[in-house]
Amino acid sequence: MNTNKKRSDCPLSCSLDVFGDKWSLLIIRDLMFGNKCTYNDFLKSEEGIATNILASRLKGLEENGVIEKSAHPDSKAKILYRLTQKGIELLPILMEVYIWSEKYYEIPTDIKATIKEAKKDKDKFVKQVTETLKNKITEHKSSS
Amino acid sequence: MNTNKKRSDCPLSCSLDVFGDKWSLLIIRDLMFGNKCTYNDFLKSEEGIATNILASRLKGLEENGVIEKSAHPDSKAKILYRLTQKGIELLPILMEVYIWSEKYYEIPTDIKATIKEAKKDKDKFVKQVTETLKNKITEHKSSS
DNA sequence: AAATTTACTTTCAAATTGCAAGTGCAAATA
DNA sequence: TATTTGCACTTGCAATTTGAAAGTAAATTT
Repeated sequence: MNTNKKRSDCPLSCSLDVFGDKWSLLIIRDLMFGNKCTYNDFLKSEEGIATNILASRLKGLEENGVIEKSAHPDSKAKILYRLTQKGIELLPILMEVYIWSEKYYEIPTDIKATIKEAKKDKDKFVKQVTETLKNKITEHKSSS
Repeated sequence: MNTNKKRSDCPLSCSLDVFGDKWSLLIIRDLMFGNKCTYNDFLKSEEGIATNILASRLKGLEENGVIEKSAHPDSKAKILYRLTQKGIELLPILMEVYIWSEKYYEIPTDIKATIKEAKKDKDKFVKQVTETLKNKITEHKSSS
């Protein structure tokens, strides 16, 4: 959110300055698992983010090097958002949140299977998903 | 924060409803690693949380079963806050945030060593710290 | 050429935050 | 024992942020 203001030198605090809000990690989720990559994709997510908030979060995440914009292959009117390497590396954090939540909240069945897989072998899961996400980057880089 | 309002059934979204803000995880951090356990302890943390915000976050975390209050052994005037099992289980999430931040931000030297230890063997680190935190609970339960 | 889509910006009310001061009980000090 | 200090808050209020809705401009479709 804030690019400049830093509350302390604590790395947790610095991290929360980047994604410590109700919305940023949901955008990351959409990029990681939701096959979403445009402004309207994010807008349509079931939590119903407001358009001004979405714009401000995308700006913040970009300023913090977690996501980046690029030309959409299909149309000049569209903008393709994607995770940077730094953004991809948030995956272990998201994974652990999912695993935590599984114990205490009801999990939609489609997500349940993924969590089970992650729990079975965390390293493997992270490697697999990371590969997929990295391929998305190079895939697009090579066609631009 | 909010006990009742739920934005969606997504477990990540539900989790962010519990600790998705700039302050909640800092309180968890203080309880986990900072040897802090009273209201004034949290107030004194270097990020400088406002007293009304602290009160509201403690209330939210308690309502969500992440922390709980108990009598302080030293004085009736003091209240001892501690992590529940659910709160202790946030450790892997915090650990991954620390590991992520290490790659992209400057880390104070005292924390650096802990992160290195965690990275070397995550499971071991989680087990060790979890043990310590659980002992704190039973330690106190048995003396009340 | 007109309507629609896309990625936003603007406006404004409502909610939240942050700062400062205050409250009430417990404990320490004079 | 009277008074001051410590602790865990609450209250009041201005400033910031959020959320809902409407608007804008360029690109695309009809």
